[in-house]
Amino acid sequence: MIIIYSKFFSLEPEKRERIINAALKEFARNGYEKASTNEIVKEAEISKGSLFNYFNNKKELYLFLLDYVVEVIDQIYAEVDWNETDIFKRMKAIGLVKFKIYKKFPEAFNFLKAVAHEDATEVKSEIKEIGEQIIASGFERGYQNIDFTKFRDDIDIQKTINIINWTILGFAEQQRDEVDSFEDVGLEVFDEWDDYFDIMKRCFYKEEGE
Amino acid sequence: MIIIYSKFFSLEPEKRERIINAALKEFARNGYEKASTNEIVKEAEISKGSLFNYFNNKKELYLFLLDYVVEVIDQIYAEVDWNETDIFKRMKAIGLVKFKIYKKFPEAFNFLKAVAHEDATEVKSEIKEIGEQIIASGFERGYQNIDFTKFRDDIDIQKTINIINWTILGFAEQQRDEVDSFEDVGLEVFDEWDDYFDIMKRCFYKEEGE
DNA sequence: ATACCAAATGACCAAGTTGGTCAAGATTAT
DNA sequence: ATAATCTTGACCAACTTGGTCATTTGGTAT
Repeated sequence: MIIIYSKFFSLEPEKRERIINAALKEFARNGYEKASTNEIVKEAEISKGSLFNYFNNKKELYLFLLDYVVEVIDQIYAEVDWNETDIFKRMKAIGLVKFKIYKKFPEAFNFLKAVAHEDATEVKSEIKEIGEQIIASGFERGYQNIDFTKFRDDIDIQKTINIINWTILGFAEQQRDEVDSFEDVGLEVFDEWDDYFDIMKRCFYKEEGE
Repeated sequence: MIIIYSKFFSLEPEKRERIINAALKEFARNGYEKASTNEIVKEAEISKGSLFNYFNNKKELYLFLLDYVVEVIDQIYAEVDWNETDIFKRMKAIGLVKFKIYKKFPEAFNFLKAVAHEDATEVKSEIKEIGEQIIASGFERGYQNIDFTKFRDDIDIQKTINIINWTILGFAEQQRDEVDSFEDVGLEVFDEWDDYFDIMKRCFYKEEGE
């Protein structure tokens, strides 16, 4: 990929990321067809000519972004300790990783969500090979090694996991606004996560857990 | 309102709702500015001339929809029994009401969500007077008369309520796809709700509740 | 200073879409 | 048959679209 887009990758990283984020944002918000290259260059603060110098056309830019985002996410996800057996510790690790990605590419996940719903004929066939599994691999990515025996016996585990997921999702969305408001937000954001995990651990685990 | 839009309200109800739903959909998906009146008339299967006969211009149509949707939702919400003190029974009642609205105007809530994020200068000032409270009044609409003493003493009630809300929200979204797939779906959809409510009741309430 | 070159620019293009109009045709009521 | 009302879609000027390319820019080597 780097070889193909050598012109683009020899840019200063700051400029490169400005372009990536501008394009991700526009495609995420408007879908492939309605996304405007004019808007992208305006947001990225580069000229129209430059964009079409780095990428031959809109389609190429779009498919590059898809490849790139999947690669970046894969790469950072590899850092998670998949041997941790406690679901809440695992979830917190995943949350941290997602936060890292979000800080660098705020629209990456929205872009992927939009890709999953995309139906522009010009890119639909190319998208398919990526597969919905990878796209949806936010939280669903394997519960391998999770110790489910910690859960109470009188509740459905799959449904309980759904509750946990929806809670994380909902809380993350609520926090996003706050994160966006402040310039440089550190990991203190995660303190409140523990409150929610504590509640759920206390309620969903057998008494005297771990 | 009915007086102002008399031309529109003297249409056959079926046609009227077709237009409303087409417009809600287009505005919900694209926001005020990018929404296309051409798309609306195509989806509603009426002519361009008719639309601009019922409404003088795009802005008038948009503001009408906002008024109308708020009114419809208010009206149906009035049916809820606000004396019920059990939070899960209350939530189920609200869920039923929302389901009713959804069946008639599938894009109504998405439209309101889009309105809340709208920032087109042409309509922004007119929106403000509606106020975000009304817009966000999905589940947040008052926990009056709810008996919070049923909850365990060792968990934060506000956060627990958030968990309940996010669960309902997440489950509703998951179900929406299924609902859309079948032509006429009855209330059997709500059976699975009880499973989730049972889990949460068992976990969040004091033991031996009611 | 000069010559050179890659990178960046934005005016420009044809093609298409926009919100909105209105004369002409279709329907209904009298 | 006449009048009154609805509905239609071709049409409009204004604007946006993805993409091009002659020109300018800024840096480097001489």
